[in-house]
Amino acid sequence: MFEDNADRVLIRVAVPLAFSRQQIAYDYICPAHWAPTKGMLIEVPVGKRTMAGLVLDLLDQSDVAPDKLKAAIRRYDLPPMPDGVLRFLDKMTGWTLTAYGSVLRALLANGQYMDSPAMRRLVCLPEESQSLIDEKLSPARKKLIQAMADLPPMGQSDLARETGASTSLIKAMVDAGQLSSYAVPRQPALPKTADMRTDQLVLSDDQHQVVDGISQTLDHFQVHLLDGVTGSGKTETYLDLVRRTAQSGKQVVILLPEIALTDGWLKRFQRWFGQDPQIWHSSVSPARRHQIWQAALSGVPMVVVGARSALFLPFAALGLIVVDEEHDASFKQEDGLIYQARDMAVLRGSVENAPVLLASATPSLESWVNQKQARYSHWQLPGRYGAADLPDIHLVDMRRKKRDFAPASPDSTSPEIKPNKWLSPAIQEALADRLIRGEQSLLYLNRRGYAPMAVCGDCGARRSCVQCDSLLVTHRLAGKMRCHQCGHAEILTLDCAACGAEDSLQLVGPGVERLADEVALLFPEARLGLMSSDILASKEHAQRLMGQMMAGEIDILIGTQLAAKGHHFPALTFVGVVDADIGLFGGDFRACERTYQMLIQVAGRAGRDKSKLGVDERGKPRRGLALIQTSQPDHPVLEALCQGDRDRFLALESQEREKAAMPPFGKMVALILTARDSAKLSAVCEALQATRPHFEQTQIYGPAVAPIAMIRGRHRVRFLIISARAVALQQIVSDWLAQVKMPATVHLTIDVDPYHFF
DNA sequence: AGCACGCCGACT
DNA sequence: GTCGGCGTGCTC
Repeated sequence: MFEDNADRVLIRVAVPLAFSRQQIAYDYICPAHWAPTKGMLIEVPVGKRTMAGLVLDLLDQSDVAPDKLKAAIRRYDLPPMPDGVLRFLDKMTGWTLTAYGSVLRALLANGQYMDSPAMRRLVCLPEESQSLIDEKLSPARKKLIQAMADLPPMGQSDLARETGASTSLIKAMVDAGQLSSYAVPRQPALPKTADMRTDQLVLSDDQHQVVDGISQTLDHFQVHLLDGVTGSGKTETYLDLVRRTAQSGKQVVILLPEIALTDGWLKRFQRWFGQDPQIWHSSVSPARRHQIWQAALSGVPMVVVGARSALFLPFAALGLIVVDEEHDASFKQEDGLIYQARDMAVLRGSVENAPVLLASATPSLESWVNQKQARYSHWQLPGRYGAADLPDIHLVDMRRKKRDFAPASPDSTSPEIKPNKWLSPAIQEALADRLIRGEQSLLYLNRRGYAPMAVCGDCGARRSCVQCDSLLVTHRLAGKMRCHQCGHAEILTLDCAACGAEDSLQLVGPGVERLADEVALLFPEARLGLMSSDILASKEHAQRLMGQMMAGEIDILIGTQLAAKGHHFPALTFVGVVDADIGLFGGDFRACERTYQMLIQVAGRAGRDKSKLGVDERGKPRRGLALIQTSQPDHPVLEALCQGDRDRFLALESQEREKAAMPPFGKMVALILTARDSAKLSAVCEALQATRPHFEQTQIYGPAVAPIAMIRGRHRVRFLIISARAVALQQIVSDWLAQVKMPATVHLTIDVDPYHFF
């Protein structure tokens, strides 16, 4: 067909478009002298646009009609994507059941880093400038040459500003050879890992033992769980392994939860190694990211630290992956590409044959079970603070105490808020005690805003979102009522939208804002800090609050979440968990685990610093205190926590999961279908029902109307598929879906190993 | 995902 | 009469 075009070849190219789970590539023709190979990056036309594509194959012939075949536009001057990256692409696509093009898009970063990094031309004096002075030159030119004698090379416009010469004169002199110019990258070069300082990092014997053990296996894939409380030196331990790997000429990537990539972490790296790592982050300049991306693909030895997205860098010589705070739920990406970065890190390690290090003080149940079943090796760093140094943890039984408080029924919204409402006398007493002693307290309540519900006292209608089925949360500080589902916000009003009654809405239940009001009423003299994910949108805010906490400028910190992991609050001696029931008994099987992680992270923070706190009246070292308000004081999880017995908790909880065949003992896939048109949605559900597969050890639940049945004006329905661990669940699901054709108006999201169940 | 084509309501 | 709403289909 192309016999008269012997210099052209057919190639199959994957394009970063997310439109199909099936078709992953298009065919193109390209000049033979490009010598296309698998993995080569080229630019291709797709419809009206052009984009970066990935050569998957060389073809002898194509099924596509010849007149439809388009020519590739150009090849990028880059090394081909390494095999490890291609395998990662395949495996991740298969695991997450997302379109190949979606994962490819993450990997190609919209093609924005493919061309050569922008260069800057610097102007300087030529070697023979001395002899030029004697030549016949205009006064302006001689003046410029003299002025440049004391100046470093610089860009044309900078030079013009410094010397008063015009840019046209400079340009003319460069053209005439009277000045030299050369190109430099716009960013300073990446530091060479070979120059990492090695003398600063001094390890303890325990740390040495772990480093020695793990470094036996640094040349192949193996997952290591590095387990140790805050302060046990986990970071230093893995950093030493990072250094060894980097200095051997390999690349290293360290994944951290966004919130943990603080100045503190970077300063530690800088202190030990005398240089900075490559930071991969949305706030890093595009020019620098460009440089890092290309260096990764070129196999330049480097240490990259970043959030989830750093996992998609095209490393050609990956030697080690570290996931710090591996239990952190923020590694689960929920929007756009849905994946669990910790699991994908393990996947990437396996296809690159590189070791993976998971570090945490509160390991995820998944990692814990993998370690128990010897899939992961387990390294424990004894803490400077043993179990005996954990705070005293006590439960406050809210059932008996209930009558001491106002009932949890609708209450007045008038400005006077009755104190003694959400906080038990025990917590109040503890707070008062810390205030007297000048120590700090933390109150934890995982509910943003002022009140989670607004009910009309006249007609009983609850204020809910116009485009979702969820309740509007009152945010008094912002003067808004917000839908936490879709972000829809209305001006705060107490008039009922349903019956029109004025000032009739009653606010039910506490959020952190309301809790802060109560604390302010109880302790008007206390300095309060409010740490809520919606108030603290920016990392800077969170860090400022942490700074105030460290400096002792806050007496009582009230928060929905624990920002700034790894901070030591020397004067923090009391933690109150306002409602442990919220986390424990939802429909979410991971809720217990999150409660345990939060409590241990918080507990590890209370009364840690013995030097400052000294001893109590009886000469005993003062211990921190944690009080947990619950209506389920017999719950084994809470019992295990009270005993400060982390391992027993993990054992109990994994038994529970195994009994219930829940992850990590079972596999789970959620299908979420949404559509504006409910009839179309039902039609798809019926088609899915009709083709529903039947396999051993596999159950399909649904279609259920999702608990929040409508979001942003779209109807939602969900299927949940649960199977035993050994079942090839992804295969079953993709075979099933292949039988049902989706109308364009029905949107399907597949969440493998879902974390959210609303 | 974009982008165009195409078929029905309110307007310069 | 048209402008423009978004449902539908296509991209080598």
